[in-house]
Order: sequence, then C-alpha cells, then structure tokens
Amino acid sequence: MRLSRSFGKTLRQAPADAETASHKYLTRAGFVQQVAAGIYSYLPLGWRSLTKISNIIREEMNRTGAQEVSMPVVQPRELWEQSGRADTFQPPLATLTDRRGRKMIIAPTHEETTTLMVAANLESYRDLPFNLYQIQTKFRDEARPRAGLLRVREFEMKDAYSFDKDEEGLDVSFREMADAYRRIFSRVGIDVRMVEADSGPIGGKDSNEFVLLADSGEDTIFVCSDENCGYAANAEKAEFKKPAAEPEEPRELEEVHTPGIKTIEALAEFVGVPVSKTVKAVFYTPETPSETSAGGEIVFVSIRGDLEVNETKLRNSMGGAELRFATPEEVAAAGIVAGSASAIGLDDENGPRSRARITSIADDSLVDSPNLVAGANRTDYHLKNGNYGRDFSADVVADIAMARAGDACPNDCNGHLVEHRGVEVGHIFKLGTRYSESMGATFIDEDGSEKLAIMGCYGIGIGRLLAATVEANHDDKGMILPRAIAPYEVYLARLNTNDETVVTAADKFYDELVSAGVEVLFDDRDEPPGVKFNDADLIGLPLRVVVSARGLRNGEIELKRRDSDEITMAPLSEGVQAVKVALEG
RNA sequence: CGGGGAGUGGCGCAGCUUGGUAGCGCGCUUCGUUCGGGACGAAGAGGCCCCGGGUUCAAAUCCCGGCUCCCCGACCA
Repeated sequence: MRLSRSFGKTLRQAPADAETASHKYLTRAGFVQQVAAGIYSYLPLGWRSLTKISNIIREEMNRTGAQEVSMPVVQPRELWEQSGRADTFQPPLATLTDRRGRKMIIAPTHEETTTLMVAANLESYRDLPFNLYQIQTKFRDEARPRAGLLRVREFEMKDAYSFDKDEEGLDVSFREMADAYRRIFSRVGIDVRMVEADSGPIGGKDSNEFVLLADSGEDTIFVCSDENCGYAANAEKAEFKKPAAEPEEPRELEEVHTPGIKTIEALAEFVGVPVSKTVKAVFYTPETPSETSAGGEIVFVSIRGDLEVNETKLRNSMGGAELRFATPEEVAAAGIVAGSASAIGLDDENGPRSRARITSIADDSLVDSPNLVAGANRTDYHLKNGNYGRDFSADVVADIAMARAGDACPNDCNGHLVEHRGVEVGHIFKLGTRYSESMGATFIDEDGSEKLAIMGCYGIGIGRLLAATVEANHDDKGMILPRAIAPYEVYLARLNTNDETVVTAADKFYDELVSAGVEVLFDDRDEPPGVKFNDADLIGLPLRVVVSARGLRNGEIELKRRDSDEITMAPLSEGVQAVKVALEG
C-alpha cells in the first residue's frame, strides 16, 4: 500500500482525551477513531491489525476442531427471560423495541443463542463433544468505559462454547482451549499469563484468566516468586498461607477498659499485642434483603486484625449473595457497637441476635489463633483472650481474606506472592449445565437416559488484545508492534523525493517486495525525512527500510528494526532477501 | 451512581474575570525553495464558539436548564 493512497492520517498531537499509551498511539497513528464513549471505528490500519488477530484466533480454534458460526447481535428479550438473565445481567442489557413492539436486546454475550442452536441439533451422545465459536460484535453498556480500547462498550470478541456429555469431557475441552489460548497469545507475540480466577456465582469449578502484564491494566494479579511453583491468580481469587499464630494455652476471658479506642492499630498498641492477635469486625448488608428478614439483615464478618476482607471470597462463602457495606444506621439498629463489636456475645440475651437477623462469618485464620483481643460489644471496652469455639463461633468459617504482596504462596514452595497489574485479554471457564438446562440442550446417553449437555465458554477480546499489546510494547515515539499483528511488515521510506533515481529505485523495490509476498507500507509522500521517520516510529511496523540518495551512492538500502537502534545496510540488488532476513531477526 | 475537570475550524490551545470585528500553533490548498529526525518564504481556504432558553442596543463571554466527553471511585457474566 502506498501511504499517499492509504486512508487515514497520523496526528502530531493526540486528542486531549487520550491518556493511556495505547489510546494515544492508536489514535495518533490513525488506527481508530472514537465515535462515542467506549465506541470506536477502526480505520484501515487498525482493521488490518484486528483482522490479523482474528485470523490467528480462527486458525488456532479450527485446529482444535472447533467450528465457526455466526449468531445475531440483536435478539429477542424472551430468550434472556428463558435463561433467567434478562433482569440479572450486569451491566443491564441494552434494549430496543422493534416496529411490532417486540422487546429486543443487543447481545452482550451469546450463551443463550448458542444453546438454542444446540438444543435444536443435539440428540445423541454420539453428537458430542463439539465446540462452536464466532467472532462477533458484543455490546455491554458499561457504567464507565475507560482507557481507550482497554474498556469499551461495543467490541469484537471471539466467544466459544464447548458441549460435552460429562464432566470428564468438559475437562478435556477446557484443557484444549487453554492450550489453544497459549498458542494464540504466543503467536500474537505477547507474554500472557494464565491465572486462576473467580468463576462467579454462575461458574463451575474452574475459571482461568489470561492476563497481559502492563502497569495500565485494571486487574491485580499475584504470581509466586518461585518460578518452579508457577502459582498465579487474580486478586479476587488469590489464596495464601496465613502466618500461623503461636500456640498458646487458652487464658481466661478478661475485659479491659479501652477509652476512645476505635481502630485495630490503636487497640493493638493500647493492649500491647501485635495486630494479628486482634479480631476485626466488618458489617455488610445483602443487596436484596431476603423475604424472611424484612430488612435489617446484617452479615457480621470477623477476621484477624492483620488481614483484609476479600469481598469476592466473602460473597462466594455465602453462595453468591450480593453484598454492600452496612450503613452506620443499620449497624446501630442491630444493636452493634461499632468500634467495640465482636462475635463474642452475639447470642447473649440482649445481644445483637435478639434484635436483628445476623449471619456470622469468620475467616478461617481465627479458628487456630488463640487468645485474641476483640470488642466487648459495649462502648470503650474490649475483651482479651477470646478463643474460637469457646467464646464465639460463626455460621460459616471460610477463607475470606485478601491476599497481599509478600504473602506466602499457598502451594508447598518457599515462594511469596508478587503483585502485578495486568489486562485481562481472555477468560475461559466451566459453565456446567446452567444454560443447557434453561434452554433445553439435552441428549440421549448410551444408557438411554436423557441428560444435559455440559458446557464451557471461552472468550477473547480482540480490540482489547490489540490495545493491551500496545500497552506492553511501545516507547516514547510510538508503538512497537509484533510482526504477527502489525498491519504491514515493512515501512518503506523513500527519501529525496526530488531525486529521480531515488524515486525510480524505490518504486521498483516496492514492486519487488510486494511480488515477493512482503506486506509493505510504502511512504511515497513528498515529505521531509523527519516526518517519515517519526511516522514510521509512531505506526511501529517491525521493520523500517530506507531508500535514499545517500544509500544509493553505494547501491545500498538501509534497514532498521523498530525494536532496535541498530541500523544495517544491504545491497539494493539483494534487498528483498535482506528484508526477509531482518524480519525474521 | 458519587466526586472532580472539560466542550471555541481536522488536532492542540488562547479569548470568558471586565459583553462590542473570533484568534494562535500544527494540519490543509496553491506557487517557489529545500531534502537523513516533525524545513523555509509568499498567498489562501476552513468556525450553528456543545444545545435550548433568558438578560441586553449587543452574548463565545453574564444567568437558568440540558447534553456530551475525560479522570478518580462504585461497578465489571
């Protein structure tokens, strides 16, 4: 492609709205144009990159035997009522009404339509397993799109759905997809890690995210410092070995006067114990109060003073209930003394349980920690030597603690958790039978019984992958694109446009490269050298080739890889070969 | 949804406090010069000043209402 004919222009200055590197460079290089918040057009260069990513994904999906389909973006809302997600999907479904008054939605994902398609075509266990995928537009009306293409509302996504006759089959399909994803990201040319993730209320037992490490990423992930261990998980999921408490003989419960002491730090200092010997109490309220409670329901969470609550783990320990912090009024109404509250005495005659419905949850660290300092449930008093089992208990004991950098790895290794920021570019998880049940995807098994198909689903955000790649691969001049997803492989710059021999030689060389199958962006514009070099750096194609009067005096062209400062010369007569070698670099 | 910021040629900005001809840099057009890291000269084109209402002889500027975009947080199958 001749740059003089290529649609789209580079910008010297990025729009003021762009803050992240990928947003700035993709806009300045003329890859994308913002249309509305979180909604973008792709210009030719950007679309070529996106197409390359799509094709890599397509090849690797096909290699696993997955079959490509295409499903509608606009769907009847009834379909979502059938799956039960019409009112529960977050963010809320974008809806529209057609001319007959029928309610339609704009699809944020395609479990419903896939399962519908399968329900009509699946009859026997002999039909299984299979995997259907598509590369399709999705729309999610996010509360807050941000960071250019990293978090958008409308986006291209590869979504795949596997169907198996049993859990063992699902395990195989799941592993196949994980392997395919590793190949995809490796071919794209980026370092993506698979990490354990929370599967959420509807997920099955396994869920993994594929995360590209980048400081601008929204995700926090923890990776074990021991490379042989390999443990990696996102912050919602990450487990760790909690420092064990010194074994002690349980001592007598003892009340202490603690005037004005409200925080764990102050309490620990006042009593003269480390914070890990204290109990912290935190209060939540179910977002949708259960019918039995008539409001006023409190989730009373106890956790060791040195730990923080992980709300995802907490939610899971309660079967996926939506929780929010309780307001001070709600806490007070339950008879809980904020600042001096604890699970000790919850069930006393006039204790909180007598006034409000309370679910008590304790972090498992409390069970083995003896002689803890906790609130006395009356202002300015705390209790020493509280012991789980003897002095208090909980309805649920679970790991509900937030991992932090430096915590010990949960595996049997000597590593500790190292914190990274990252961008989630892929997510795979085991769905189970939730959709096959609601949409009726069943088959007759070998023994003649009707069974539900076991599903998995697997997504890759394509535009986000491009943006994340730029986040991880750029310098202060522009993008440094991996060859596999660069819109072209070579930026051929023709300098000295006033010199007939240069023009002729460059045109001829361009034709040679194209004939040899090299993808070339030919800067044939009548612009000064500085403009061409800067645009070459900005667009970030892997190899820059210069044809100039200076080089031609020796019959040479100049080659420079975008990821290196080294400039090499090669005879023009062997230019095509030199370009191919340099690209392999 | 809470907090903060911003809307003026394609991009970046000034003008608004104190109302009176809409301005600068980049980019764009034409001609000439120049030709290895965003060149120079000359001459041009291009603006419902986010929208609606109000005040005024007169509104980019003052007042009221709304919309949009960005950032932080909440949220993110």
